[in-house]
Amino acid sequence: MKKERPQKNTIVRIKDIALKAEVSTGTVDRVIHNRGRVAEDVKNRVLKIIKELNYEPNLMARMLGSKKEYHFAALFPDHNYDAFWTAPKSGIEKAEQDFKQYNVFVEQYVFNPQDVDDYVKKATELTRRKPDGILLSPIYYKETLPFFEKWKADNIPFVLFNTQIADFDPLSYIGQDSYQSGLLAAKLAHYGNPDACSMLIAHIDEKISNAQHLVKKEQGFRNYFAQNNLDHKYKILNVELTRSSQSNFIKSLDALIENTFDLKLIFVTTSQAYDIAKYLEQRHINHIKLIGYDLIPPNLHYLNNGAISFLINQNPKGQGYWGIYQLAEYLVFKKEVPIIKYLPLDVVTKENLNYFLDEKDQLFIEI
Amino acid sequence: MKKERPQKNTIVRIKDIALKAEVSTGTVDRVIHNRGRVAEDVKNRVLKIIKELNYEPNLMARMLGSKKEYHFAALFPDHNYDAFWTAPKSGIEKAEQDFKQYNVFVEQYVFNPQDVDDYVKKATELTRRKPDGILLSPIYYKETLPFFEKWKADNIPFVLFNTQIADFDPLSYIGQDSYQSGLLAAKLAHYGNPDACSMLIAHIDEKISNAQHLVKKEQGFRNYFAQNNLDHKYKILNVELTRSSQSNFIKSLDALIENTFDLKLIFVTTSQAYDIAKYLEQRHINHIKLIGYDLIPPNLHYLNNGAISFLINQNPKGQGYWGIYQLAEYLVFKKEVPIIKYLPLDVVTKENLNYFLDEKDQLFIEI
DNA sequence: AATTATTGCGTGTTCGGGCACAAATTTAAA
DNA sequence: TTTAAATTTGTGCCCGAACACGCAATAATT
Repeated sequence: MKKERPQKNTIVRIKDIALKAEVSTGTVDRVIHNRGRVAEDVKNRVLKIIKELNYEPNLMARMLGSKKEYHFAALFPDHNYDAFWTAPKSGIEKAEQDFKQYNVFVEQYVFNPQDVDDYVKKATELTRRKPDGILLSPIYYKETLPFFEKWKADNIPFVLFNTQIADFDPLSYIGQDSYQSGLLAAKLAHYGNPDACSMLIAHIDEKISNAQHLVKKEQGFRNYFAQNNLDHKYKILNVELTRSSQSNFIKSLDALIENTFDLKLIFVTTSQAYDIAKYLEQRHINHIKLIGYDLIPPNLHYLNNGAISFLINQNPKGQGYWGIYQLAEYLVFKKEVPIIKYLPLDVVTKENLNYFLDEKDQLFIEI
Repeated sequence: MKKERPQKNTIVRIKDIALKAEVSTGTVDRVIHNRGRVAEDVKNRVLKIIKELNYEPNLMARMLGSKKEYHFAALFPDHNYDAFWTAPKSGIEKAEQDFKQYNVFVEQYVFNPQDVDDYVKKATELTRRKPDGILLSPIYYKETLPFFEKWKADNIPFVLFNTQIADFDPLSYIGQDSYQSGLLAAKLAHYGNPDACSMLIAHIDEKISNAQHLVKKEQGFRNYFAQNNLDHKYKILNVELTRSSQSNFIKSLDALIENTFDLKLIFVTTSQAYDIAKYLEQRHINHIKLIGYDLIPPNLHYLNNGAISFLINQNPKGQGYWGIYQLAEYLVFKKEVPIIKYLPLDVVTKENLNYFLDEKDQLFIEI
């Protein structure tokens, strides 16, 4: 003989709903999951009571019995081509680890970032596997659109990170706020150079078509000076450099430095600040300060020896982690997730670098 | 008739262990929880197999049946006396929210930070309630020691945050790295003042005996210049100010500025940078830069109008969150937790401030 | 030798929800 | 009507671990 306490304190169970609605738990279950057929009036009655009692399913119990698996796909550049991607990759893996207990699996699709075809190939492959959710860094605009369409049609949610593509509303965008980071860089540049001088914005091409990023960074940088009525005091130049030919790279820099009066600072909008640092070192120039992006090993070297003053970092590991996190929140826990999520802009110097490195498993998550 | 698949894929259950060890699940359970009586040899056999099979308990299942509740106590200053504590408080509450599903409850004990007796009173009260774990910011050294002893005797783990007290090994320390933050401040100070000048380290007393903090910050600041062979170039002064008397405060500053040649920067080691900012504003002085701590509203005001150049921030919300997190990891999930956990030192300017504010529920957690 | 402890170990129930299947009821067709 | 089919609803087991209970075997006590 079983005795049913009708309301075990404050926690509402399916059984409580069933009791109150005078149906069986099976029926309540069917209502909750929209499965099976339930008479319209019964359905409404149950629905009403669920709302009344403020029922919240017990996740432990739910996960326990059910052997449902969630398969996510992550599409991003191979870190062997660009060390930056080591961090997102490890964030993704950390998230997979954290959600393993909820039967979440993440399949990684990495591509050569310099090869559009490879990108498309990997995206196609991924799509064929019909994952439950997708996290991607869509560095190719045009090529990505058809996939967005397909995924939307298949009702597969996707989260973008690092690179934003408007339209085709993704579940969420995790990312860089490039404009703001330009502003920040300018603030640092200005702070370190109280007196009038010239500054150079250097875009060092990696052949990746993420031009939007770079443009935004430049705008931010320039607008800082404009907004603070400093544009007559500082002369801001910009240049696009390519490293395809070493000698050209050096020659361009030689010319720039030769022809620019009182150049005091170079702001590198890509993660190649180390290239400039190396050049300055070779030329024994030490009166030009450097601000760059991303905590990749060659940059760290020059940050530590003082050639680079600051690196701006937007928690790349966190971006990977968060992407998976958002998918899990949405699909596993049926929660709403923010459409856009900017991670904090970190100012990294030699003095606080330690805290941002991936020693063991440092990671910032925003909740 | 039940059929037991001996190894359901990769997941190891108690049943699998029992099967392999040729005992019942009850015995395995007893071994795992050190409860009840198990023959020595059987125990070893089971233990060995547990290790071999790399058994990890299923948390869902564990939590489901068990109605065990975890009661944590959090002891920290009342945010009405010092706005700084708003952030840790909200981090603690966020963590409570996150762990609610695991039956974790957090009781807050807040005290007047200027009143030792209140501190002791709240600590006593807390102790009487025999919580399962304690998170505290032990701002009074001497008065805390007896409690440590008591808690150790009662086998109640405690986590320190924001203020460190060595000895009596706590479960974990979450914190500020004061020395390092001094170094960082110096780097910023130096970067913004390439030319020789004087700098002032100001300790503004809040009557709280966290002198250790301040000393470490000062050491960090001074050592930066020493390590970089700059101590002949920059003159570093220090002063202890008290705001108890408004007129004295102003007079002291007047005198300092009068008597210090070429003072270009003030580093405020407490969260009262706004006091200096206000003073400088009143005196119409704008050639002295300010670096301070903590994102409290009055500081933010002066950060935004440019009077304060940088605020250093060590994720106070994250500290609260992490404290509870660590207790939960240790007590609920039986994991090992790092003895010491420094949160990243953030350099906050007007330009990246947004990301560090608590809009809705921004929070960084390290995992 | 009979009784009681003590120790060692297995069984069975519980937690809340998912889900397969069975039962009951209604509707449609013959 | 009778019977079959379709729809609606109920029952019971499962998930994995915790834990109470109880049985058996051995040891200790009278």
